Amino acid sequence: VRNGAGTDVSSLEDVAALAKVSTATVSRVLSDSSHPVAAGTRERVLAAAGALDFEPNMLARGLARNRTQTVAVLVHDMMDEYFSEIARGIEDEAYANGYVTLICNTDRDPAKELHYLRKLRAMQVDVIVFAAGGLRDKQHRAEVDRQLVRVEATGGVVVRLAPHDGGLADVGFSNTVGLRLAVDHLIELGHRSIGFLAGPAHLTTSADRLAAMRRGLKGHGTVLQDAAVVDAGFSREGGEAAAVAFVERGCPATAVVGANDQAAIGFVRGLRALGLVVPTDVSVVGFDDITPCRYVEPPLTTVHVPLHDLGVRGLRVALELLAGRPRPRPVSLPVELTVRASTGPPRPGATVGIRGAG
Amino acid sequence: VRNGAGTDVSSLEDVAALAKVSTATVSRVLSDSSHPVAAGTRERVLAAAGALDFEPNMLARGLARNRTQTVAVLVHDMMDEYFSEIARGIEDEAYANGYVTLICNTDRDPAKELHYLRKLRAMQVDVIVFAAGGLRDKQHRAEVDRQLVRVEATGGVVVRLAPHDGGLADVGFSNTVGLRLAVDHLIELGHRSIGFLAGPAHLTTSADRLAAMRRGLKGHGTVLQDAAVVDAGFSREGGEAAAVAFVERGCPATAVVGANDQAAIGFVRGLRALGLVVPTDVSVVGFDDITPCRYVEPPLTTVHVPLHDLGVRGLRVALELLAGRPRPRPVSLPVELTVRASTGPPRPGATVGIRGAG
DNA sequence: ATGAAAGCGCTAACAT
DNA sequence: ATGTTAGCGCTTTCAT
Repeated sequence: VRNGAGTDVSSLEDVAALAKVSTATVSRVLSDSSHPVAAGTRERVLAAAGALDFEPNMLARGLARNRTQTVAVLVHDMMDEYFSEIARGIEDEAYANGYVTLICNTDRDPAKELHYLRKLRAMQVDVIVFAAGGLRDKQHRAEVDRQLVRVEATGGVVVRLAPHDGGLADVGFSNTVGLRLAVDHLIELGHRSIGFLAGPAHLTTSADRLAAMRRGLKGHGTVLQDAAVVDAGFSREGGEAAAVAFVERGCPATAVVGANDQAAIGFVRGLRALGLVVPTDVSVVGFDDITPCRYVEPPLTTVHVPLHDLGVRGLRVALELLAGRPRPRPVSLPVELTVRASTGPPRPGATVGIRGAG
Repeated sequence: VRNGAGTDVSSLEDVAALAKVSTATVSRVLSDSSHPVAAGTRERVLAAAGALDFEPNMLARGLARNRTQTVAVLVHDMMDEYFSEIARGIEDEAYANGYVTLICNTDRDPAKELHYLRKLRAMQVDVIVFAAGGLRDKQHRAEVDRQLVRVEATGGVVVRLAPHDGGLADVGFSNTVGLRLAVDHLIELGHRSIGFLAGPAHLTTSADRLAAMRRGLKGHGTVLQDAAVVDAGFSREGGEAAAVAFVERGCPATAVVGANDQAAIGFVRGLRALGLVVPTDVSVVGFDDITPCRYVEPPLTTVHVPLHDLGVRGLRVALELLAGRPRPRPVSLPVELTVRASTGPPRPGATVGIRGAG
């Protein structure tokens, strides 16, 4: 094939001509089909392909085979370390299997998510993995499902790394045990009033973790005080704002657990900016154990989640499904508490409860 | 088209049948070609497409049009905040233009880079953007070029966001002015012995920044002492190790500039672990201004590089090239010094120079 | 073991 | 303004 640039780009046909065989034969050796090919012929084909630096056109192959060797990851934001680590895990496993990885940032925007879902369907991607839990909007979910049905109808496969309305993650972890670990740790340190940094209301993960937090507290005969839960939106900025709110409310707890690390990190930062010291004045524990936890000051005590592994395992089940095996039952990867320096015993004689706002 | 799952997935032909027009007409309205179509016909086609929730098969379209609406980003590691921010910029602009983004982690491994280049060629991606500078291995570069020639021969476009052997970045920034800014700042604070945390030897960026550092110092009539440059490998771990080496050498400088932020952040952490205080004992400045700089302790003084914008602008030139316009001349985005808390005047009477190893 | 040829779903001449 | 049809490059029956 000669093209505009004046450079030759070879096709199956060129290889066939050079090797003096049919395109069928070339296809058979180059796509390692099970069809028999004489050793000598195979040699010649390989040699010809090598000589031409032939690379099969995946569009053509995809069209013919209905498979594209492509996986897509949907994340809220790839700059969030939670997602970049998961995505990296997926990419590692994809690479190991000859797949290529698409990354789609949805910014939790329903329209953006839908846009990508249509696009991915159009591209015939083999697998779509949802790194995050879903949005809680009922109608949106229905539309998402409609797209997914069509993706699966064309042989695509979808895998989830977080629970979605009712459905479990294919590969996930337990928010319940994670938050129980966090609460246990704080109780053991002597804390009796524990607050929570809530995530964005429209995410299933937020609801999930809030409920898990309540259960964790209930396990110790305590309940989560409304005044002690402050919105932090899963972000650093949200966490910082939460610190202000927390102090304005008179520090209604001696310890606080964040619905995720970003919120916790921002919260610690906000607290310090306000002159409080962590953990002396208030202990803080995060959730997820994203990389920055080790580098902030003080290093954050948090619930460790095997994020990279989540991605690897997630893609692995996708590949199983593509191979035609039945969907394995959901697995839950172990989480554990990583104690660092943001938690400690409450200050002796610390005033507990609301001391009045302002 | 009826398939295994028993679900209908519609094709152009189905839409044509439903709208009672030819596939050509459907194609014309759905791919907004310039070819005229009567308003009424267009309506019917649109209605039919809508009714079937039709989404064109991009493989088929790509095969026919020789364009895939796909861009690929090559990064060393998407978990490195430097790359995730650039990649996010690219994805934003790609999304805005209806393109989809592939992410390829090379881990600076020549084999991996080549693997992806072949794969991307096979997939007929429209654009390949190199987020990082190249590897310095001559033979590897030759092979890379061979692949790129073929990519371009098929209408693909390649854009670089960092200089490569001899070639300028299409969209880049000046390491020279960045490092001059860093040095000027330290000199102004009173430092006279300034060290450097060098990047991995096999990267062009490392050599580039080291040379820029030398120029910066020379501008003040100083030279970079060999004993004051320590390898930090562009990573946090490397930076931490560098701190140990630095102290073992007797702290041969009162201030150190990192070839990148990761190294600088690790270095600060290492110093602190060794009981030194930053900036009192030694000032540290980074390069790039990745997000974590704001969150470490002390917040890092660094050379700000508009990373997200680099990605956006980079993709923009790629799109121009795809549109057939000539390659614009290289642009250099402005960098500036962001002073935070990791730099200060040298301790009065600080011993300057090598005090003996160990 | 090898080859011929009919698609895969779309686009773009080339008619009409 | 609309339709016919020949590809795009590969895979895969079906022959031989």
